[in-house]
Amino acid sequence: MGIITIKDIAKALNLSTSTVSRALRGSYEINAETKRLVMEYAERMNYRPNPIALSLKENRSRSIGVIIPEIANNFFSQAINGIESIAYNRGYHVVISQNHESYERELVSTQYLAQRRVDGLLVSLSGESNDLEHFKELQSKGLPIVFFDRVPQDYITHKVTADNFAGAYEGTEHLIQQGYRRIAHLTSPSWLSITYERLEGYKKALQNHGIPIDESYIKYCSHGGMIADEVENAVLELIHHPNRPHAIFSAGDRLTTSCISLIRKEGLRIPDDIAIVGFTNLVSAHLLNPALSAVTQPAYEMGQLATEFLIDLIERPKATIRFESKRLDTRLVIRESSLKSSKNFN
Amino acid sequence: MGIITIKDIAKALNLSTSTVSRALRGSYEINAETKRLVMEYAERMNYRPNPIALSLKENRSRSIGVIIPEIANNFFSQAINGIESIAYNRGYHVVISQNHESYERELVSTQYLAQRRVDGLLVSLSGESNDLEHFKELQSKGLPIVFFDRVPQDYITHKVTADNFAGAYEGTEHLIQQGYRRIAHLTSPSWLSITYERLEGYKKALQNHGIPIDESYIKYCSHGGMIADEVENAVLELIHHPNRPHAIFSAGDRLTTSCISLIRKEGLRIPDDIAIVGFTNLVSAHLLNPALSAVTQPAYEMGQLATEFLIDLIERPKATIRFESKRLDTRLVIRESSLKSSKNFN
DNA sequence: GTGAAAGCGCTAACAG
DNA sequence: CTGTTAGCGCTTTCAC
Repeated sequence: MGIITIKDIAKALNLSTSTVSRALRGSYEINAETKRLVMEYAERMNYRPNPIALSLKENRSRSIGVIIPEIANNFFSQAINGIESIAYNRGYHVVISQNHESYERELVSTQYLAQRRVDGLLVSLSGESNDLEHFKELQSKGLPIVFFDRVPQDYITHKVTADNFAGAYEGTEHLIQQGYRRIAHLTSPSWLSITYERLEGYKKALQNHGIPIDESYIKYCSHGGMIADEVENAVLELIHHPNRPHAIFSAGDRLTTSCISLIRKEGLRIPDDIAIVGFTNLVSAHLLNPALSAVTQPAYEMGQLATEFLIDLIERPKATIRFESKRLDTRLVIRESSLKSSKNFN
Repeated sequence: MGIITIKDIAKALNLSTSTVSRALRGSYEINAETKRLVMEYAERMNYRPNPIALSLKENRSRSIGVIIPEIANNFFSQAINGIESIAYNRGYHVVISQNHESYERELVSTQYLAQRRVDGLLVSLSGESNDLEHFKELQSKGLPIVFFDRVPQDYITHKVTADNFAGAYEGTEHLIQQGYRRIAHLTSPSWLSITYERLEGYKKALQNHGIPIDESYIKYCSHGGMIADEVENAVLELIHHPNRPHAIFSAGDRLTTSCISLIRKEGLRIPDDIAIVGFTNLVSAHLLNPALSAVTQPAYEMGQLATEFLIDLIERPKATIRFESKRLDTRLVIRESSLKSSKNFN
């Protein structure tokens, strides 16, 4: 016996499909005995409602779509676990889609999920996304969207981010306090929110400590580290800078690992020649050589919060909502890669 | 104007839905002019067929389900990219589900995906799965399933794995050639295929080099590293073993990182006190302290191959198939963590 | 060459 | 309390 439907139950019990349907959902208007009969039979035959039929009928799917740049990134995989923890508790399934930092793929994923009638979207923008029309249009048609991590500037909805400014400030200030003054910043595409906020934190820390800002110390990687050459060029430019920086504050898992890798390939030592603090959630940070100082984001909690926002939006669509932009605190973990070296270079 | 349906097109063009349907799929029996009209209008209105309606009608979804232990694992995230690369090219979407090494969650995910009418399943077993009835039942109902990485023993279908035996043999032999003789093995739950195959490779290498096998050097972590205590106990038992091993051959990303972490916490040096080779795809292996020697699997290719098998199964279901078990070669990358130390301990 | 009708599995408005 | 009917979007006989 294959997959069983309401019809099969109805036939077997000599009832109409509607009676069975009502019985299964425990409708008050069904005779207790009939109910029992239906329930028992359904149980015995291991009946499961067809979610596709339900989706078609109700125009929703009890699932939420997640569109992120890359799964193979500690921040995002942690965030996904946070997302799932809330979603499953509240009866939603999670469908994950990667954009691989491409606008095109973000667009395709978005359309696909929308057609699949996900009840809401959780988005962290690709490195290429400046046009947000596809999201705006869906939202205007009633699809709730919550952004997290990489959020758009002028877009009215809930947003969940880490406190990128404060995190970058703290990371940079730590380097300053260690005695470094020539501090570079290796970062993601300039138009991303995380880039801007971290940059501001970095600049502010320098300013507050009377260190002039040198634009040639700031390197953007417009593909967020997806293209090896790009990072390589950026890092090499820093290394061969006439006034080589003594420390680099780098953003993102991939940027940070590539950066470390290149510095070592060039035969320089960390932190003696160049110190590093990464804005990253790398799980293996403490195992790196040297152990990596890192500003980490509460990825799991960010995923959870974003999901709570989203499901609230889904479940009370009519409520007058005051959209929120939540910032969660980052945490600076100091390890060897940023400790003051004995060398005196200032 | 919201989401547009065939009905809307029919109304606008004064045609019947069936004509529109046929026109859209280019049926030969439709007047060229009508076709053009329909196509143009559909294009202009940005019509997209409702995949849910199609799924209901055709009892399939043009998507494949992937059930893996953990996304936050370099091997699996690389495999997913391989899977997606093939799937998208052949017109399938990919739905990812994690089992978090739990049989229960594997079961739930499987049911869910089956109900969602995925056209096939790509599975790497959870660390708890010894009962495979849920897969067998679905397969007997016609749902193609392909296993990869962690595959069941006696189960007739395509399977894709790395050559775990050869990889483990090579890794262990490398340690032996470096002069290590007391070599321990830290591994996953004993009933998993990967565990067995790697264990055999490890043993065979020892045997071939005349080293007796000491069962107390073999530690299974039945939760595959998901439970910190378990790994900790295993590693501590090795470290405090009356004849402390001089090298550990460890399996899996998480096991390996935990192992390194604990050895260092105990104040031992790698490789001087204990050398390490990991059977792992850790992307940051070369950045660890010390750089980690690793047996790596061709994760991307494994994902691709498994997907090709699966889609072939989906698309020619009637064909008499000779099920294959493909083994792909691993690669040993030697780095500092396994280099012969100057100390002489044998 | 085109339309009417049925059906995929389910729910709900409407009748009894 | 239960059955009939219609409809979600689409494809596909079966008629004309």
